[in-house]
Amino acid sequence: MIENRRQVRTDGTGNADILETAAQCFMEQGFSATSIDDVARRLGATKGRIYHYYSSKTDLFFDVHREGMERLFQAVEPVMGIEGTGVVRLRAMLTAHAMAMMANAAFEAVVVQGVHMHRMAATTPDQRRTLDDLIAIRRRFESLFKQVLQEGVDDGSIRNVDISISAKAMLGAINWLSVWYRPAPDETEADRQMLAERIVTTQIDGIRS
Amino acid sequence: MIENRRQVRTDGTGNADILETAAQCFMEQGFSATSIDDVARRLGATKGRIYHYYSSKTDLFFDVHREGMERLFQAVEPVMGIEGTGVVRLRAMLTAHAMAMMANAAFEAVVVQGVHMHRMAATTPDQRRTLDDLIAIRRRFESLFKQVLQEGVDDGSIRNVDISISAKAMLGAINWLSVWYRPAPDETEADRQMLAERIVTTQIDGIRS
DNA sequence: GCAAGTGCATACTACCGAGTATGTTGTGAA
DNA sequence: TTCACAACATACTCGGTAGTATGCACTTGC
Repeated sequence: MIENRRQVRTDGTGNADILETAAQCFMEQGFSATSIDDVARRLGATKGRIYHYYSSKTDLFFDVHREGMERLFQAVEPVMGIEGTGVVRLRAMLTAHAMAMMANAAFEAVVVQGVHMHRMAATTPDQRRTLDDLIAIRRRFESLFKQVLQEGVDDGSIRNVDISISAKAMLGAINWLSVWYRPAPDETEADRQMLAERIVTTQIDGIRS
Repeated sequence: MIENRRQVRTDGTGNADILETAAQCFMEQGFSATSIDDVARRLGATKGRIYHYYSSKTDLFFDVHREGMERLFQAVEPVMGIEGTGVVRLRAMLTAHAMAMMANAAFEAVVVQGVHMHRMAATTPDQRRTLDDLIAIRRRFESLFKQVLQEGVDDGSIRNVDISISAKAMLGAINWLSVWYRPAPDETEADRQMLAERIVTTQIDGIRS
């Protein structure tokens, strides 16, 4: 039964709406301040609909978290393989990451919250496993940047910095977008691109040889 | 009556313990997941003690927030007036900020949460006013950095960057410490200094002329 | 056309947590 | 010594919320 609910995750009927709405609520009010009824009301539905797909509020949150991570990977991984030195590829990855943070503000805000929850007391063993999975995914994401950073150091395009600290600082500067970034009413893709490139340029110039 | 409770804020009897413990709880579990009973239990006391000093959970949170901001100001403002070019002073300020983030991890984690709450629905008009105050204080803190950034651009020690975006990115890289930094068991002041300087150096090198 | 399941809504329960009302004990001033 | 008040503890209330049990229309394979 629970396994069925898990599998429903990626089919695109009412589920995508639930995920999107839940992401909005979690972004605005946080996990524990958001009630299932809040999400349902915003959907124009009732709890029944949500509990039909998700067996608990925590599971719903985790699924939003997972979707947020998937979107980050889909944004960053493709540009990871482009031609160029380490610094060129890293710049492209960071820019893609920043763009994804803005394009999926709600989901990525949940991802940021999820990082905070790493120490959370996940009630059921099943949830604990899911949480550990998410932590591992997050680590893998960070290691993408560390890897290219290292390659940049090796090919001489990046200074000999502390990989781990530099990665955390750069990703921090970008992730911090989820704290202060709010889409302007008449904002275009080009505006976001400009913003992303300015942030990334500062970070890149801090480590380039 | 309420005014009395406000005034008690800075006397140092049991109040400081409440503030410290509350900061710990808010850091670990977040605002809404933390119950007053949680804080009381951790104090080895009961709700009565807390409600004797604070009229609501929100007020307690705001007071922790304010204390966190005060500590940041006390760390950064003194070094703002040192001798040197803009880039030299900015480096000192950022380093002091990073050190304060680590030294007061619990309080600063609450400050970060407070930023998220800017859109919160503060119930009473009194709380709304307090929240607006905190927002203003936060703006003033950010403007300290913007000011020195501008002076650095003017005296030629800093490149001609977008002041607002650069400030947010640099502060973001440092504030992100509250997400991933956890004090190591045998950590010394020197260790933290080393970490702070590495993060700050990357940021400074990104904007220096 | 019917049985079995899907996709919800409705109607509950049980509990937790914020805030309150009311003790109780110490303590300093007069 | 006593009175007033501070500094809590104890014992409640009551609204909100996660989760459940059940009902009900609608579809789909057979």
